Amino acid sequence: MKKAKEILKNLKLRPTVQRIAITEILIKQKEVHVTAYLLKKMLADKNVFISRATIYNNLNELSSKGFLKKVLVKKDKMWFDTNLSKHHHFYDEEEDSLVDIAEKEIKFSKFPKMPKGKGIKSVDVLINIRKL
Amino acid sequence: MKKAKEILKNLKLRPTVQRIAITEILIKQKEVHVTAYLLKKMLADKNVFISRATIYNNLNELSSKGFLKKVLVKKDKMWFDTNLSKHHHFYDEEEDSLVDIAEKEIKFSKFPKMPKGKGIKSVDVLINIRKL
DNA sequence: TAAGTAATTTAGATTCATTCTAATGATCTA
DNA sequence: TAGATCATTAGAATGAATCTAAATTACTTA
Repeated sequence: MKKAKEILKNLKLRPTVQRIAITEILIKQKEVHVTAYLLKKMLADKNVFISRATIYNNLNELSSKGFLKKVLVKKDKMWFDTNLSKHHHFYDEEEDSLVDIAEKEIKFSKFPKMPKGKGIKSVDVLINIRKL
Repeated sequence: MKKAKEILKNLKLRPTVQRIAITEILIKQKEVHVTAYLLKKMLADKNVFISRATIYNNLNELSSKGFLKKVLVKKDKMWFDTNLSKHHHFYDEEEDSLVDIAEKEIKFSKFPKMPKGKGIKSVDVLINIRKL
């Protein structure tokens, strides 16, 4: 497992105290799905207090540098996902929780023609689930 | 084509002036994608001025009664779609425009196992597109 | 190691879509 | 037509996300 500092160096981001703390939380587990609020809370639980703006700045920066992926499942808030490989999601609205689906778990046998002059940027499959 | 009043009657919604105006705009074309803001503007262009709250109330009401479908493609605003059949979407961020994809245009040859105790509520495929 | 400069963090203000409030007005039922 | 219920409204409130501008920190180079 890469160390936070090393990751930041590779991303050409200065390893500030705040960035290291954020990155450490994100690499602790294999798959992490956080919202800005959740991340702030996780940090606060470890007695690390980082301002809202910094949380957002860094989540956005880490996303644009390709270390996180933005996942939109509900209008209310943006999720950030540490799983960088192409993949899809289950979203459980009752539990407000997100679960990854590996890309190879979904295959298309039929796929629509693109509108004229347009190409694919990305394909997101969202499977909304609920208690049986 | 059904008349607005008739539709509202079927949905058990009182045919107020505002609801009729909104419904009429929505049934004029086969496929309509609107945001609250867009709808308000379309009405204003016809010299029909309806308050923001009423626009939202009705879009939400028509959605919960199954006459519209909410489509979330970007965090900034909710879209409402008059295409009620199950279907998917192309979203062109550069043009901020939405295009329907008939359900039969997409078929899965592999589909993931549900998490334990969960069932499918809906499946949304969003194909983000861009200029070639 | 010090100094300058460029990036980062921050609290608080701001924005924007959406919802809420509670007062007024319209529609319905008997 | 009366009373009850439902709808509409302006404006306030909410909440996620961004912006601002001042203070701090990290980097570079001498």
